[in-house]
Amino acid sequence: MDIRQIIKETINKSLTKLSLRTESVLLEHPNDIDHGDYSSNVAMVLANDISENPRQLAEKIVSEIEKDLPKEIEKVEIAGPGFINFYLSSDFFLESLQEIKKVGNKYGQNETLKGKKLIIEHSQPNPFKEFHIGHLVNNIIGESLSRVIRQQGADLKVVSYHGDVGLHVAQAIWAIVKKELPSETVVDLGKAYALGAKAYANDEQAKKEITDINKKIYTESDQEISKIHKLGREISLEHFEEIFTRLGSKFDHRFLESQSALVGKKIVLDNVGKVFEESQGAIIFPEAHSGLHTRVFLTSEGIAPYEAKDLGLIKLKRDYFLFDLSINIVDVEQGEYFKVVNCAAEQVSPDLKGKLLHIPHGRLRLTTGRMSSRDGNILSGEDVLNRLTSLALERMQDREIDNREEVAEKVAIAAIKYAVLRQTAGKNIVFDEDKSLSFEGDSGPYLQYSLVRARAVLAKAKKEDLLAKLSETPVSGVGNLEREVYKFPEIVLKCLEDWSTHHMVTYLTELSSVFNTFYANERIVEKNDPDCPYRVALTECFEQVMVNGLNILGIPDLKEM
RNA sequence: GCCCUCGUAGUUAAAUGGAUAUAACUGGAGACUUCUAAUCUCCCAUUCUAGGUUCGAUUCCUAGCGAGGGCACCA
Repeated sequence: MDIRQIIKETINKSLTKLSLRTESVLLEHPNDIDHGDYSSNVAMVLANDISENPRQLAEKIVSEIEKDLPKEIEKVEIAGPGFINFYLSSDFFLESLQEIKKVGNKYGQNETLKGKKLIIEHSQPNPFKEFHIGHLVNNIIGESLSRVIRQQGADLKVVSYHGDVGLHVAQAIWAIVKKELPSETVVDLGKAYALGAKAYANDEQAKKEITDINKKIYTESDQEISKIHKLGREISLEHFEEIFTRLGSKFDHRFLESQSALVGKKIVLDNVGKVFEESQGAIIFPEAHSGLHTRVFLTSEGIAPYEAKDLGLIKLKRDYFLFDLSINIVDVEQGEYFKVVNCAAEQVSPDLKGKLLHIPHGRLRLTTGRMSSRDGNILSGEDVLNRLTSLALERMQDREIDNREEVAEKVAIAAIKYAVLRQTAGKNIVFDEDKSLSFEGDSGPYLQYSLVRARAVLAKAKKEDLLAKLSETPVSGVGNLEREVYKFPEIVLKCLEDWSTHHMVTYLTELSSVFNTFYANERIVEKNDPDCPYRVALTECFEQVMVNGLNILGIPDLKEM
């Protein structure tokens, strides 16, 4: 049984004997490991209710607990203002290590979401535009969250969404047609878009022509334009696929705006007078219907803007997979926008209530200033990856490594993923290129390096024929590493509760640090030491937890370094 | 103007209302004939301001200050 459950029941049993009870027993890991493995504040909470001294009440509770101590608990102590601290027994630690060895890759999995259908959308780069660093952030967060959701037994579909129609496409095509620019590669398309966007902003004539092209794209009424459109889309999507592969992302399905636009337009038209209203030639979702702000769902030109497309997308998703929950990873700048769209969607289909979840991610800001696709100061996702990779290569110069290119790439991906995932999802990320390139301290490469170290030890043990064994607690006693590894399944749950995997980053960093101290203080592989087989087994458990944890973060595993 | 986020060492981050606020980077002092030091050990340093709720507040409430974002045919 789960250790948290055991402790909670132990507390509840002693409360019952004292004719006390509380709705929920709170358990936490004390910050200071000297304060035990778990700590409860029940005495302090209840003391207040029955106006008794918290420490005295704690003593009563503890004396009841001590009459029937489960084998998993070594001792119970009272500390500070009335905390009850639980120290786990060596029996428990031994069993928890055996459990890790037994369950292996499945350690940390649970059934919290069993039988639930979830769909998650992330990574929304638009054809004809660059895959920029914001898409990178979105992908990293979405991918990691997908993996956590899978760990909880959900039936999950992962999908992407791409703006293959819209003004930006018209701007690019305008430049290709009018300025006779090439359109063979993603770089060509990016240049065409930049030129078209500039012309749209500064040149009235060009603006008219672009608006005209935009209509032709939607109606597919011009063969030449449709041809450029389809070809450009193909080039872009293939290119995105390469980046996703590089990042370790796979999708079950891809949605396009050209599909959602038609569906969305119909939904809007079908609901005029009910959900939507006509106003100045456009169709709007008025402020009064949401309490938020008015938004245009169909332009006076009859074109479906983002609002209608997103409405259509929700229907497409539901037709594709009848979800219990639809999760959308979006830029924090669109947070307010999506509140309005969700509200409209729920008014169109009331059964969607509570089934649409938008998780905003922070904006990645360069220390040099704001990033935009319209001015020159863009940093593409590939630029970042390539620069990180070449720096990793530099750092590896003095080492003897096979396939160094491949390792450098994995180290680079670990560095950026760690930087993005380390903070609470939703907070802006300050991206200092130099620091992210430094690989110092808390970082993805630090995690990878710790794992590589553990494997080097295990390889040596194997070579010397020293087999792992977990039959009894070592004479030297239980250390901090045992007190850390068993927490992994709790962390997985916590990530789901908060829809954020930064807890895993914090945990793996702490775990690695504890392992590195263990590594520095103890000689793990030592022939004549009776504890050696145990330490080898413990190292194997560390390896297993790191592998499972890095997998959740989507940080690549280095088999050798 | 209205609405939404956010404000933690010099810097970047962590902390279901709990104990002496946790790490990393920077700065200072140490540790490699060893399972390769991308490591480890020690030191210095932090909750925007003013009230309130609470046994207890970085966390909740109110006001202020500061940063970012959103608010009709762009995405």
